[in-house]
Parts: sequence; C-alpha cells; structure tokens
Amino acid sequence: MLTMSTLPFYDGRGMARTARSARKPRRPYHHGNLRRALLDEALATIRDEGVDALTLREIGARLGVSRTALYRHFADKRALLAAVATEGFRTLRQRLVTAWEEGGRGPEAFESMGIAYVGFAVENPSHYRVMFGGFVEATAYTPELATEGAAAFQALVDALAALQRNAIVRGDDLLLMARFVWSVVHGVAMLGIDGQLPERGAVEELMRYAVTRLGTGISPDRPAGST
Amino acid sequence: MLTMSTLPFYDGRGMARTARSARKPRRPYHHGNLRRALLDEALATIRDEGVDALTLREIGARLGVSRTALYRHFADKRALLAAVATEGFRTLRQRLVTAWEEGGRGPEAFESMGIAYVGFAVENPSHYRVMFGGFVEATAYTPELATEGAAAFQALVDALAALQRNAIVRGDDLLLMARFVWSVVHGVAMLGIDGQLPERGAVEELMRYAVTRLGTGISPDRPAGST
DNA sequence: CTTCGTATGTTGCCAGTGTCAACATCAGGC
DNA sequence: GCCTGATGTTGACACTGGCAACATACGAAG
Repeated sequence: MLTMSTLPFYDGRGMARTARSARKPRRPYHHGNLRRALLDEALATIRDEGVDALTLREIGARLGVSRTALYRHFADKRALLAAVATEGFRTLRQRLVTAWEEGGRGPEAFESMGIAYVGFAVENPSHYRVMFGGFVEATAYTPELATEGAAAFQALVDALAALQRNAIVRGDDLLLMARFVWSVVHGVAMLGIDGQLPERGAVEELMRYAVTRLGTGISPDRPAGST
Repeated sequence: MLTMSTLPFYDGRGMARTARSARKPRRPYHHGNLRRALLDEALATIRDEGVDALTLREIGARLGVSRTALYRHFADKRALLAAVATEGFRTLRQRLVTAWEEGGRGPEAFESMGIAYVGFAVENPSHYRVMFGGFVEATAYTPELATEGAAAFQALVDALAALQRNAIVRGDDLLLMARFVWSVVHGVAMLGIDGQLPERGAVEELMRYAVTRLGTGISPDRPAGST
C-alpha cells in the first residue's frame, strides 16, 4: 500500500507523521489516539532537535493539546522516554532481523547486521542515545523496555548461534561471544554518534574494518594442518 | 610558586577537597580558589548522585557560596560540564599510561590498559557519561576538552604503535586499528555502565574475553608454515 | 597610607520546566 | 436519560539556569 515501505531502511514512521499534520479545525475534546500521537511527536522532536529539546509543554502544544494531557497516558516524562526507547529497540530489532534474513543467514548476513546496527545508530543518534544514554535508569521499572531490549539482543544471539552450528565461529560461550560482538558495534556506534570520528566516511570505514577484524577474532582456531 | 605543580600527574584535587570541608565560620568574602572548589564539588555530586542531580544552586549552597558565583568562573552550566569532562580525560589518560608503563609496555601491558579503561568507566559511570554522553556537544566549543580527549586517545595509539613496531600486532593503518580497539573497550564500558550486564562480575568476564578475542583479531596474519 | 579600578561574590528577578490537584467534557453501559 | 470512568484543561507550585544591578575586597598606582 505505502510505496515508501519498499525503501529498505524506512521504519514506517511516516504514517503517524501524516496524522500529525491532520489537525482538524473541529477539535474534538477527545483526541482519539493521543498516546500514539504523543509518542510520534516525541520521536520526531528528539530526532530533529535532540533529547534536551523535548519538553512536555511544547509537544502538547504541537499536537494542539494541553500540557498535562500527556499524564493520562504516561506516568511522567521518564515513562515517555522509556516508551521512546522501547520503540527504538523494536525498530532496531526489525532492522537486524531483516539484514540477517535478506543477507542469506550466513557470514555476509552477519556482517550486514553489524552495518545495519551502526547505520541505525548513526541515522538516529538522539534516539539511540535515549536507548542507551542512561535516561531511563533501571530497566526494571519498565518491564516492556527490558523485554524489547532483550529481544533486539536476541536477534544477534540467534544469528551467532546459527553461525556457531555451522562452525563458522568459535564454540565459545554463546552469551559471552554475543556480548563481545555487541560491544564492538555498540562502541563503533557510540564513537560515531559522539563525533569522535569526525572525518567524512570515518564511521563506515571503521565499521568495515571492525567487521573484518571481528571476524578474525571470533573465527574458530585453525587446527594445525587444515587448509 | 605552587608546590603542587611539581607533582607531574597530580591535579591538586586534594587541596581543594580539604578546603571543601574547612568552611571557616569567618566566611571571607572571597573564596580563594573557588573555581577549583566548584569543579571538585561538581565532580563529587556527579559521582554520588548522577549528572541530572547536578544543579548550580545546590553546588553553590554546598560550598557556602551564592548560586551565581559560579558564573565568574564558568560561562554556563555546559562549560562546567565540559571542565568536568576534561578532568575525566586527564584522569583516564593517566590511568592508561600508568597501566602501560607499569605493565612493561608489552602485550600484557596493553591488556592492562584495556582493563584500566573499563575499570575507570565502571568505577565512575556518571563521570564517564559526561565525557561521552553528548552533554558537551561540539568539542570545538571547548578546545581544552578536545585536546585532553585527543591526548587520552593518543596514549592508546602510542602503545599500539609500540606493539606494531615489534610485529606483535598487524601492520594495518594505525589510526584505524586504534579506533577499533577503542570501540571495543568503549563498547564494553558503555554496556557495563548502562546495566546491560547485570550479573555480578559480568563486566570483568566480558572484558577478559574481549581482550582475548581482540588480541586474536589484531594479531598479524600467520604466514603459512610459521610456528 | 590612601585611592581606585577590577576581579569576585550577592541579591532580585525572569522565563521556562515537570508535576499535582481540582475541574470540565465526553463516551458508553445501565 | 443518567451516571461512572476515561480523557483533557486550568491554576498553581517549587525548582531550574541565567541575566542585570549592586556589594565587597584585593592589589597596584599615587
């Protein structure tokens, strides 16, 4: 239906975007789907102006709704940010799974996952920061966030497990190895986001290099005399 | 003139720390070394209560000084945070250099650097977040911060260069390889800080594993037939 | 020693923020 | 047709970062 869904990296946020601009003059007292609209507006604000620029009053005003209407759908600002983070993990997981499956579920697909991971972070730096920047402190407070975060990580674990079954990667403890891989992509992503890789194309270059070296690092030991 | 300037790596924090508790009743109008005291108080607050809890009024009150006295020493709150970050990079660099030199400047020393890096981050999570969490946006605004950050990274580059000269690591582009190593430790540190490795000892375990796999990843290609 | 400019610290004040309590409006089941 | 709960509004409060005007004290110049 939506032609933009054919763009590989588009996450479908445009749907809500249209609803955002459709502010009818008749202004029904009840918004209909305010929670979703609030989330989308927060997402857009964070993407466009950063996390600090997110203010409950303005997001309300932008939706033509009062400043405290938000409290009927989120406990407080942190809860809103937690929802934003949850949404981010969902999108991230989706991109990872897509990269894995469309890449053929092999070593190249695994590399694609790495590229996709860093790509998501670099394309949505503020959003990524909400997910990892310590804005939502204890994940225990918001179980849904913990669940979605774990699911995104699981996509990585599953792919790695498949490679392990085919002896493409070492037989080490799966969780440990997955966490190592995660550290690498997360590290590259964070450095890129924070402007520590200022040269043009530096993030991509580093990512390519990291993927190669990572591949060497987690490949099985070559038994003496093997081809 | 100042005797503490003779200590190579000492940043004089101890002095101010005593001045912090020594709040004489006579309350001289001029504080003497308020800038240093403000920085230390900010550091302490960030460490104890997190970045969000840092408020200019409270830090002033805690020093027995008015809320706006700070503006005679820092342009605004971001400038204070930038100074905190600068201090962090200085300390981090010191720990890295110490680990490298006391470890014998060999492969083991390099591993010690990794441990020291993650150790610093995990022991001072909030401080580390100020350094990398996007609180001080463009490093161009505060050249001193950029300098100190580059110096910390340079410690890593220098160590890696030494290993490269001895053919202990590959002959790849030095900057690229250093950035890769940085990504790994930074990634482990960030995941640890964000509570993504909840089990007790998980950070250390991951760090040990990462160091091992990283070593394999950046070791030179074995020419066919070598021992 | 006095004088005085300047660095340093203070007080009053402002707009803006998150959040709560009290009130208003509506939708849907009896 | 009425009432109950869900949803949205208004008023208020404490708190924040920051500015302008004022107060104080150090140190150099006479």
